[in-house]
Amino acid sequence: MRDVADAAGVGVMTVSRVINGAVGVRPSTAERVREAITRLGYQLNHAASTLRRRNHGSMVIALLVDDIANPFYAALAGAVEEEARGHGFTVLFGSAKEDRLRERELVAAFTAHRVDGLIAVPTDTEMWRDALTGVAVVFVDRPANGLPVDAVLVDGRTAAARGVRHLLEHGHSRIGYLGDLASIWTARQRLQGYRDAMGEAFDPELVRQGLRDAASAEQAAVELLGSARPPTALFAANDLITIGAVRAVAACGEGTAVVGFDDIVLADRLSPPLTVLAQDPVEIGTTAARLLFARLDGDDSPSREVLLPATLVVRGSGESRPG
Amino acid sequence: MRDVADAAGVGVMTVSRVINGAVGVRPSTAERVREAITRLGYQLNHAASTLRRRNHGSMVIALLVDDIANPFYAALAGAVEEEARGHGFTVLFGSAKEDRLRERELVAAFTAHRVDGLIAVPTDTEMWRDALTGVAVVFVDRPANGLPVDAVLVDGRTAAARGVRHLLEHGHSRIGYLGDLASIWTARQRLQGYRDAMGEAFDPELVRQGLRDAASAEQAAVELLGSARPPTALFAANDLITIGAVRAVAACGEGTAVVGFDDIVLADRLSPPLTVLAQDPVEIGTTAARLLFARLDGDDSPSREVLLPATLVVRGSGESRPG
DNA sequence: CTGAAAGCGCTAACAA
DNA sequence: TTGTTAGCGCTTTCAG
Repeated sequence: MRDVADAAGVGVMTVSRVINGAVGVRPSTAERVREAITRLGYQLNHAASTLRRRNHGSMVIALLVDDIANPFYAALAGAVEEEARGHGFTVLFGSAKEDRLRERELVAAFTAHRVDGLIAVPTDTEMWRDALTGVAVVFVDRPANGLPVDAVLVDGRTAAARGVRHLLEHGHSRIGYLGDLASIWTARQRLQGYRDAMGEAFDPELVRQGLRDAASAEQAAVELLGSARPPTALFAANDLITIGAVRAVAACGEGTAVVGFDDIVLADRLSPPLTVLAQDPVEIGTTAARLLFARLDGDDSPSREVLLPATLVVRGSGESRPG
Repeated sequence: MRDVADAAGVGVMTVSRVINGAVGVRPSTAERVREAITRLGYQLNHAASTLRRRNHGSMVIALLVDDIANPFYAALAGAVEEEARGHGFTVLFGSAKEDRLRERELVAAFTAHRVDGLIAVPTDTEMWRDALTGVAVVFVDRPANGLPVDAVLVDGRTAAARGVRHLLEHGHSRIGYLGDLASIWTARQRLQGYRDAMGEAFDPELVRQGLRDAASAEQAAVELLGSARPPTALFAANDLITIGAVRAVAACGEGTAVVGFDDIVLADRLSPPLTVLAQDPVEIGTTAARLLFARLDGDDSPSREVLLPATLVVRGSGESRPG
């Protein structure tokens, strides 16, 4: 910056002003400075400007998801990036992979980098109590749990109940449930929805939890379908589990009805086409980012909770009758 | 930091040493400092330490892809993150969306943040000539084009030719080609592979390019299938295009063979199961990150180009005969 | 083993 | 409209 100032025959302050959208700099001077900048290939040092700035704002937000490789979170990340871009922010990301230590490390790294905001799928809500100083936080997919934090949630309980009822209405009474770890809030919500809908017919024998990927879901489904009194329908509580369930049904449960949570690419081209409860990751991400930037723009109203729906998309796999 | 030092009754320098993996600090002193750190909830300011450090290393790398929402890039991002984590680095990301201006802005933002390294799917190779100072760069999916930069590529030409030959071997001679923008290197490579395999039988009437999403690909495929002399097989040059092709074939091209570039989730459960040329995004990402960190660790050998294969996965849609 | 002083590149506050 | 001075929070250097 010193070099640029010398080259343009001005003081560093003038250069700084030009870089930061010059107000009160004579156009001719500004032009000279800009010329020197390009000629010398000068690049602002963001770390230094952040350091001295009043609010220490880094113009960076962080996105903490369970796993960026999951298409659901990837779509969410795309939406967040788009919103951030509109505000001139850059985005850091990290995948906690449902590992509390890893989550802690990522949050520590993000705060060390002095991100202005944080959009997170929290695992360890307790930990967050300490992380809430000086940074705006919006939770996604898990509730604030008493913390003064905005949250964007999907009504998985209602949606799951809706999906299970859909199966009941098509004559099924033995409906298997395939779910993720019970430690995950969304997983508990969806299981609760399943119980709501099953009512008296609820049978713990038909419930399999702790399924973290398609392979383990497939195995659990195969076991369920191979049992003495197999279910005539399966409810799969997320996208990965749905993939496993579809494979299992194809392998050894011909005719078994399936309803999955989360939409899947080409779900309409499977046979039978897959009936799902579709969440909208783009809407979730956009909403979360908007809440975050509202906070960064000074909104200090009490923390809000936005509840988004998941919609039943009827395609075929959930409408076959038992037998 | 001052506060921590006072609280522990030591100088700031000692605190700094403790934070940076204390060498030469008495254990008892270190313990006292650590206690003060947790008690005061102190968090290192990364911007400040970066500023004063010898190499100005920020311990951040950036990942610039076409679109993070695309599962292919999402998987790649996951692999890059994993590798970065092993080295204690955090990852910034951005999607250029095949927009040169946007790419330029993102690179400017990344360099302003003084990232130590950059993994990028470059659009505007020229622009990169200027961006190469002080930051290690690895290209993915597009060649270095004379620039002194490592690149991780997939041999799309050979793979595409292999896929098209597969169709030829199953009796097809009129094979439609559905591709992305001709401005994209991988798209040109794949088209070239198609031409290689078609040889004399190449017919420009059967080629559709510039397809940027599943919808436009579907439309192009429908047109092709509805023409006077429709193709009996389609070669779809990426995942999004394959999705469109599958839809079009289902809608109005029953029996048309399909080979797609890129694997798709549950491709094996489509009817017919989808034959594809599968790239491995995780391997691509891991390889790129390893190259980058090798550079950051001081490797200054001449720039390398790693060529990865795409493998033909035979499942059914590419083996139906014309009829 | 520990601390004091200097200064990284920039912007806030003021002075000219 | 422009320049000068101070100092952001940390690490380097060097002295104890």
